[in-house]
Amino acid sequence: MDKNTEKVITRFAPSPTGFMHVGNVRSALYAWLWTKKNNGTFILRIEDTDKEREVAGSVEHIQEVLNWLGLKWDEGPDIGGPHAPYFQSERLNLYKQYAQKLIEKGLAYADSTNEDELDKLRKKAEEEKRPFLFRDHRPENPPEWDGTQSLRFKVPKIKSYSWDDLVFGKLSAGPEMLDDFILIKSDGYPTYNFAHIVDDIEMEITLVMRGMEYISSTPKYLSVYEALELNPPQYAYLPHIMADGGNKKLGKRDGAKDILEYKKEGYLPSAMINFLVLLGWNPGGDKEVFTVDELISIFEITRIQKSGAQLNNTKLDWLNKEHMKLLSENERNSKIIERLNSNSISGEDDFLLKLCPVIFDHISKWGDIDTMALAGELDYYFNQPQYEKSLLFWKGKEAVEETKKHLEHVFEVMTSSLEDNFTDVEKIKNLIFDYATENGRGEVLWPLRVSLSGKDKSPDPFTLIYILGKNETLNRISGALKKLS
RNA sequence: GGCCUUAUCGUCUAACGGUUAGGACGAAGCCUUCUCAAGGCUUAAAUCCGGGUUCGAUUCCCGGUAAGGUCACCA
Repeated sequence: MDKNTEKVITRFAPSPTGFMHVGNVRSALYAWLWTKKNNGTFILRIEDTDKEREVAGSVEHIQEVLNWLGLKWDEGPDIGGPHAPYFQSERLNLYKQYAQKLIEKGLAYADSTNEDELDKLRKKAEEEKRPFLFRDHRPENPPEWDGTQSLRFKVPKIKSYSWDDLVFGKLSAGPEMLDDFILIKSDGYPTYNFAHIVDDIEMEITLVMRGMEYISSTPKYLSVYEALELNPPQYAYLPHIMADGGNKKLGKRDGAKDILEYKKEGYLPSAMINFLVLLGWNPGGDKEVFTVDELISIFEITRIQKSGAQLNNTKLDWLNKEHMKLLSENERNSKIIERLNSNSISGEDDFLLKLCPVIFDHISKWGDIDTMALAGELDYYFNQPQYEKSLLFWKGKEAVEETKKHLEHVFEVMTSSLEDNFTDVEKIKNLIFDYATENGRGEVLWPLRVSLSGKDKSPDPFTLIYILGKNETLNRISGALKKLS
């Protein structure tokens, strides 16, 4: 079939190691975007051929990550599909069939070299400063493969390979990367090198997107396709993502965060996607904030970057705030209230709703509410603030009588001219602002604000009065006056 | 060490041979302002080095340098 008109089928093929970092997810995202754009099929396949590294619960973990971000798969372990099963451990017969084909062609042989012998050979090669290649040690009369030994590929032709990559263009690797690698391990499971080829063929994958660390081993794969007399899929290799402030490929050891950590910290999935897609790709132009739908329509593989990108958490925070601004007021409020509740902060609905916009202004992700709560920065909304008398004085000047006079004035005005259930911030401002301007805004507004919040930093007094309500405001002003007398 | 890949402000990046090298995050400053946050404006900040090719290279070629990857019965 013509490569340009055939249906796009891509896959995300993680191994169940219990960890999904930014790099993994970005690969999935790029493949998903491309597939969606082309109305193709996105397959989730679990590469569980290494039972030693397998971590219980990681399949659920992988699915949770994908679901959180909205990267829906069209075929996969939970929903099945025409290419089932989607666990490699359930496809062992398939690998055996393909292995059999290679054996019949004389391109695979049994190998029972044990680990110690291999180590010895490797060490010797290292001493002689040359790469270790098993093909230099091919046994002359290998036994028939009975499934208890490992099965090795017999490289038919030692040569250089070059191929076209959708991101890097022409790529090549030398013959020293070609070796008699293991197809099937002695435990009966295939290696990644073999299993992914069989699966990509059987699942009719048209495009493989994966990290660029696979460049070096691509000649191995190409030689297997050749041996099988089949065409490889298209490749799009992706540059690495480096840790914030570092320049090493992101890995668990470098403190790479699991994606679910971002979920816990309260980042928006749309922001996460926006952030990840921009890490190594851009549409040209100045726009940087995109919805997922926009990304699906403008995503182009040709604009993927060749060089690696460093993670930048500050930019993620900014982007997240931009996406938060895209939310409706109702969505924001319910998210904030939900987060307050999870911090054991609750109150009357009306009260919390008045508080929400103020909190919104001060956070760039929902998790910032945890930080604020933990630091006690929200306490004064719910309880009488505790503070030193000296904090009431504007710029530290101990003007007791003046300060008292101003607070008494505000108290007076509010008592006489503000109805109990006012709903308008402007109204409060009108009552106080002119007086403050005449008598020095700092001299009036500062002590007023401190009497309400007990803090040197807080939202403006008008907003505080609005949130606290008339009674509580008067209450707190009296408290301040008591300190001053 | 062999092989492979990459290289524009601190960071993410734009500029498919001709631009005062553009934008964003961050930083600094100013405005607004009682403080914080938000907002507005402004500034500083980059083509790794050396050779070619060309009337002209960020851009093409070669060589250095630096960084990264890879050389498993891991993926």
